[in-house]
Amino acid sequence: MAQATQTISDRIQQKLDDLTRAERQLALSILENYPASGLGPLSALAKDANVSVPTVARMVQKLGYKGYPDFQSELREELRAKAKSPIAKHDTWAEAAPSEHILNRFTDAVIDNIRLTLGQIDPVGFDDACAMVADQSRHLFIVGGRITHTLAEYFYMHMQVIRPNVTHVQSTSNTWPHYLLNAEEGDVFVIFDVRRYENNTLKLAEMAHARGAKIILFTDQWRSPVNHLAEVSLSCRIIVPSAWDSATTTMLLVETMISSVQNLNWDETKERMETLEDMFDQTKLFRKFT
Amino acid sequence: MAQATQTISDRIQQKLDDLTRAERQLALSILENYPASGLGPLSALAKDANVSVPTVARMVQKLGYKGYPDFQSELREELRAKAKSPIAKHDTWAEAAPSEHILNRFTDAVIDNIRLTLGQIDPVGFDDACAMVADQSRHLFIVGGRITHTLAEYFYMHMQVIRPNVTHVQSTSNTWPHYLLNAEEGDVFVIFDVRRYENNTLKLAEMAHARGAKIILFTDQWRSPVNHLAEVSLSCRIIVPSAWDSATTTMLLVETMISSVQNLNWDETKERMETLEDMFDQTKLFRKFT
DNA sequence: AAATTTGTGTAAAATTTATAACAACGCAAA
DNA sequence: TTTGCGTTGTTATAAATTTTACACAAATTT
Repeated sequence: MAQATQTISDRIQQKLDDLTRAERQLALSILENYPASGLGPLSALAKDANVSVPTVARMVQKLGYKGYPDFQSELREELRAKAKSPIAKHDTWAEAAPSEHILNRFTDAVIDNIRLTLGQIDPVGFDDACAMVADQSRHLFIVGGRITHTLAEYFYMHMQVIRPNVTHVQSTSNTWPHYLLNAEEGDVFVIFDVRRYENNTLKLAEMAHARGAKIILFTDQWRSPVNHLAEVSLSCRIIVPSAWDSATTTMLLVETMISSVQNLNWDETKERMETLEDMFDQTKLFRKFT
Repeated sequence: MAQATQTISDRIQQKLDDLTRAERQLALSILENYPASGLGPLSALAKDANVSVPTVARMVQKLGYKGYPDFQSELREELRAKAKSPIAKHDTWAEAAPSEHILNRFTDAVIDNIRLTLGQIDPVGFDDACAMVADQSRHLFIVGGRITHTLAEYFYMHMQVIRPNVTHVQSTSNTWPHYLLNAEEGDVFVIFDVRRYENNTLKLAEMAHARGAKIILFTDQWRSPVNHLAEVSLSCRIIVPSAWDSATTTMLLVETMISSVQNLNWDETKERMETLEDMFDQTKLFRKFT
């Protein structure tokens, strides 16, 4: 077989399915910061992965090495080869693919989007938005459009667990005016609107604004017209080498907001989350953290 | 703390003049294939440089390390830092916020997730998956679970435009067995399953597999049990500083696949998209984009 | 040229590290 | 519920590695 072309990382990946739970946990820990962690003492590796010392010894033997020192020796050999190879540039994300592969080009673009988006974000505005969303005395409406309704729903799904009084509204639906009847002054609308901006969404925003509700807007770099009505606008760069726009950066901000809001009313949410943890335990696929 | 910006390699070169003959001989040997040789046992290093064992021990102490293990540990730490690509080295993404702000912490974690996910991906498998999804002679089923159904829907929405014969199935729904009646050998199932893995999804996958369908799986780093039935498995790291898991990396891969599939049958899609544009223009749902 | 300092290697001690044997635990099937 | 198998962790043993102590050689100084 082509031993030379296969890295130890590949080998671990390949055998991942044959490993037991603890061994897989260890394997993933090794891959986490490869190859540094594998070059340390066995005991440190075991501690890092939260497994026992013999588990490490057993796994490396399962992978086909005579023992841990043998494993380390091969790891060093690989490092030597990598350092010597003329193309030691790791400026690609998917190292196994050429830099012009769509995986690398797309990821490059997304990272760029993230950097530019985060670079111009106003943390104070963001925190304000989170505080508003976390405020349980305000009813929370979440509004998505034709494309963005998946993001809206993702956000809604989490908010539903974190706090009460949340409503998901699809601006494309013709039932949304009904929801507005319930909106009161001080309520919060989280609105998603990216190009091409939807008339329905704008109308909805105008009416919500007229009723004295606060608007938090997730939009793109060109900014939806809703922008003018919004308390806080979060504009994300969405350009990728594709016929479509990217929602990844927006997703990042959404998830960050979820995390932040979760922390803000942790006391209330704690109980609900613990129930969720119990459900994890029931699957027995994961290890309990002590 | 004052993190030393200089590498150990720099440190050795800097002190090169203060070293004795044997020590210099050793130092140069270390630099010869750095850092691999320094990560092996002390005795091997000594033999390599043709110096005695204590010379090594003495030199590392002269360099300011407590002992050889300490030296190695720093070497590994350096390797860890180096592994993170230059782009990922940002300590603050939102420059206006402190590094411990959730915006920066969360983004850091997501970038790490992306880096590790892409680093382990098999481009050939990915391309195969794209080709299967693009193949219009196969019916395409898209399956999402309780949490992942938003991702599934996002994917579905785009596929619907790109090609015919696409069906969105929610594994949590009790109507999915009906869909399977239409599944034929060679059809393609794109399945989303992240922890905690859903029994419904697994059963669906088993039945689809039994009918001779190909399965493409989006899962997490621990891999859903569906993994064993899948033609191609794409496992994404989902760990973030939050009570929830992150779907951002998965979103990235989904969008990359959309882009790739789009390219593969651009000729057919072009027409469909133009038709869609016309329809939207007529409904005046969107604002004119100037 | 003798003495002293400095550098280097050999050998033994001490510590760390890896492996092997064993016991407990959890899970699955009967 | 019980039985049995596979997995995991604890303890003990063996091996290796690193450190220390010491002696010799070389270079420098007096």
